[in-house]
Amino acid sequence: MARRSKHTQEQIKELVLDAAERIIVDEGIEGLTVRKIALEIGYTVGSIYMVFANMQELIRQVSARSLGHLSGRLQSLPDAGSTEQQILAIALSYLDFAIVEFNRWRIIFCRDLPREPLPDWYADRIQAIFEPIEALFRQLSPERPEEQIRLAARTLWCAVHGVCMLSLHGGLDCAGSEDCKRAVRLLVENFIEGWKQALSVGHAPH
Amino acid sequence: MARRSKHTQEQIKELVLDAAERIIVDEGIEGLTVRKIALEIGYTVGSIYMVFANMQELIRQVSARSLGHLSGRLQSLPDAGSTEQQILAIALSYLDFAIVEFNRWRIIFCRDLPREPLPDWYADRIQAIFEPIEALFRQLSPERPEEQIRLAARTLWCAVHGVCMLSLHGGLDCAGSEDCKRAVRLLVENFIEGWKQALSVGHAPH
DNA sequence: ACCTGAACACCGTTCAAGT
DNA sequence: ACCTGAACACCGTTCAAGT
Repeated sequence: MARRSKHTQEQIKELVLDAAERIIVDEGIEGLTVRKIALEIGYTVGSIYMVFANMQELIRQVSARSLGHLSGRLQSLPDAGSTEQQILAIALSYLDFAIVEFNRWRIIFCRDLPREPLPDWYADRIQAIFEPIEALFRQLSPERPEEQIRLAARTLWCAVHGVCMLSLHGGLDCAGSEDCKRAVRLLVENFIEGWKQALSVGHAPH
Repeated sequence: MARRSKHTQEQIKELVLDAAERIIVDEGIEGLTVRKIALEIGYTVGSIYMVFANMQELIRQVSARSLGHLSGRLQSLPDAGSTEQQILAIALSYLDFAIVEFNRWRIIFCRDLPREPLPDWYADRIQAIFEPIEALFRQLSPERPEEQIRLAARTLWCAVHGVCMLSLHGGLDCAGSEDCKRAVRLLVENFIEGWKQALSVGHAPH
């Protein structure tokens, strides 16, 4: 076990984050306590408050790591196939992350008091996930105003998130991940079809 | 303040639920504690455990009330207009509930350990909300197999839920409830348009 | 300067003791 | 039989005291 002055503040920070991440992944956010982290890294609770202002900030840092995992996975997709297929691939990849990395995925959007907004640096990182989807929507219909493209990309992404969320929480009462995939596929295909249709008919959605 | 034996068990149950509901609506689920309820109704914590097994069950009962409010609101919609308009009206009404009754809406889907399923009687009540939407989808395309209709209705509902959730949590970074409404409208219109389109082209979504 | 560990103000839950 | 309230095992957070 670690002894005093054996680590720099920065190293302790890393130890704490590693331990916290492990606990969250293995036991879920509900299983995370300061005392458990302290025990795991061989320091006492006080030391943790030397490097983190509070539990909320600590969790936010672990969330940022999860967000990194998610971003990486979404960006490493092969951009083969039609624009529609690429959007679908991102959505299915998002669902896969939510299933395989369930406890990591769950903490990404969590906050303490839901009314108080996420910190800017963190909100920006979430927004960054939208960008590839926005780009694909732009590719899908370059003549549409930027504002509509933005709204469409974000709306679809929120919708996919909702299907993942309620699916995993049993709201869809689906019999496994296959049903969830079918739901995501149906959502993306219908939404894009409708989006293209509204375009060809020549009226913008009001 | 209440004195001993002044109330039946059933009356105490009602007092507890009323107080808990008030606290949740005013302060959010985070502000709810047994001690606060006890203080409010003039009994001690022990009395609350006479009528409820634990906090989780108590919250579930308040959630059931919220679910009742939501169901009532969704069912009291005038069934005027086209099938498409009726589906949209339900979605917008759902969003309105999420905004106006934010703290009530939030607790409906909450659970302690997210892996353990909701009790059957409660899950059934949630499922019941799907039914009107399923009926409208059936009306929209009576020739489609029941299984597809079920999936479509549930998928769209989860998607609407996702837009509401991330909107209210700032994920859409929208500038108010008007943007949320636009997102829900866009989602529902595009999804239905795509759904009808896939039908007319004559291929079922895979 | 770094780190400890006891203390503080909270939780939910239980249960012997009173009426 | 109903209800109390002290006790228990936890939380996150702080900070005087040690090295």
